[in-house]
Amino acid sequence: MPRILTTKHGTKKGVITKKASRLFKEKGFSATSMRDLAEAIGVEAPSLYNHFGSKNEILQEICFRIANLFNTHLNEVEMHIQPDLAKIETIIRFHINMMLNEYESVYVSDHEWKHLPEPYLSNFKNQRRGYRARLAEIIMAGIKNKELKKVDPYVAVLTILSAIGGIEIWRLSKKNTDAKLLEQNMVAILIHGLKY
Amino acid sequence: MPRILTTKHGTKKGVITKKASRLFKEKGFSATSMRDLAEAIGVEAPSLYNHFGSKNEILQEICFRIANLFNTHLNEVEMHIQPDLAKIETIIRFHINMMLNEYESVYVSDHEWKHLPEPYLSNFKNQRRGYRARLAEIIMAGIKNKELKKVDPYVAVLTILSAIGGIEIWRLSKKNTDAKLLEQNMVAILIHGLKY
DNA sequence: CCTACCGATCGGTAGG
DNA sequence: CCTACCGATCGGTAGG
Repeated sequence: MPRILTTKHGTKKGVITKKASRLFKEKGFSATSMRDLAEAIGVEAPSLYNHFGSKNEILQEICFRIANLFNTHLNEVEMHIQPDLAKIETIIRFHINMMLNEYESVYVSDHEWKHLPEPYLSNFKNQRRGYRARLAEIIMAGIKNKELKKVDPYVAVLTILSAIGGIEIWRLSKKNTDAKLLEQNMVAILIHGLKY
Repeated sequence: MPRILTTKHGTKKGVITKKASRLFKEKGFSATSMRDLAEAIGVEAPSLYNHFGSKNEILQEICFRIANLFNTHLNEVEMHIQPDLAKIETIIRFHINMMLNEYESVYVSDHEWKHLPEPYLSNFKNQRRGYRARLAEIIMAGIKNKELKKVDPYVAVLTILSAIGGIEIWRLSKKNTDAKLLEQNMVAILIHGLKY
């Protein structure tokens, strides 16, 4: 049974990547040592090498797992026939929910990918560029339809992705801003900002 | 005798912080060694300690200089009597232009501040929280005036700041998206997204 | 899973 | 500004 996209947190690899996501997000990839990670899990550092060949390999698993989730979702959106504005809204809501449900991994994928070694770095950047180009295509189509106002599609993609990428999950409890309210408000601002 | 040392462009400290901003942005603070920085400047690593007491001190200079520029600008905006929507637009344009003109330093201030040592870390976080609270105040006032649509002010601040913070300056030349177009389009999306 | 350990590199200091 | 150098810590390996 193929399980490529999901990491089961029950497996040892899953435990490691989950702890690594938290540490990489909090301290950054470079400032997190394998000893830090081992201590957080409760083993000695060399034991980690029974599950991953290197520190970089852990980062790869995190970044490409998240990239695959986004790509898979976009495939589904493109398959389903619907107005372009509805596609954009679906994508925006998916991104927001990824931030809410997989915060640490998405954060690492967004901020620490530059530490990937070649050839994974180029692969990741290509996937990222491709993903954004596909979003820009949808926005261009929406502009032609007059569903969206005339803006540079690249600027629109950048605005959407970075606005959502800046969500700081830890503030939710502090400010009593609950998840649904955040989603509703951010969708409102972005969709109203874009629509004709 | 090195002629670069005292040019009109700035002091040696200025040369160091500028090179450090580029390296910290490209490789991250932790992955940049004092030897990397020294080599980029053309000196040996120990020479840097004639100008800064530690690697962290260089990060402090970058982060607090940027924080001061934003705080100073916000003071001016608050002083000047004008509609709340106009205040927000002025602030948005200032943030965009900071990204365009001081990209590397702003990027470092946005992404690498977590590596500041105490007590500077707490100081920085307090300034940041205070700055955002003041933006939220303006937005709340604008909502009361019916200049802005009713959204959670904190979500609005987050959306504005992270959208702008995600600007990737290097794409401008690649995509032939010039600076004025980017500014105009991003302001359009955000202001239309917010206004009543 | 562990202990023992390696070479490389780090931030920083001494001294001139 | 430099050379010489230090103790700490790093990612990773050997071997059981």
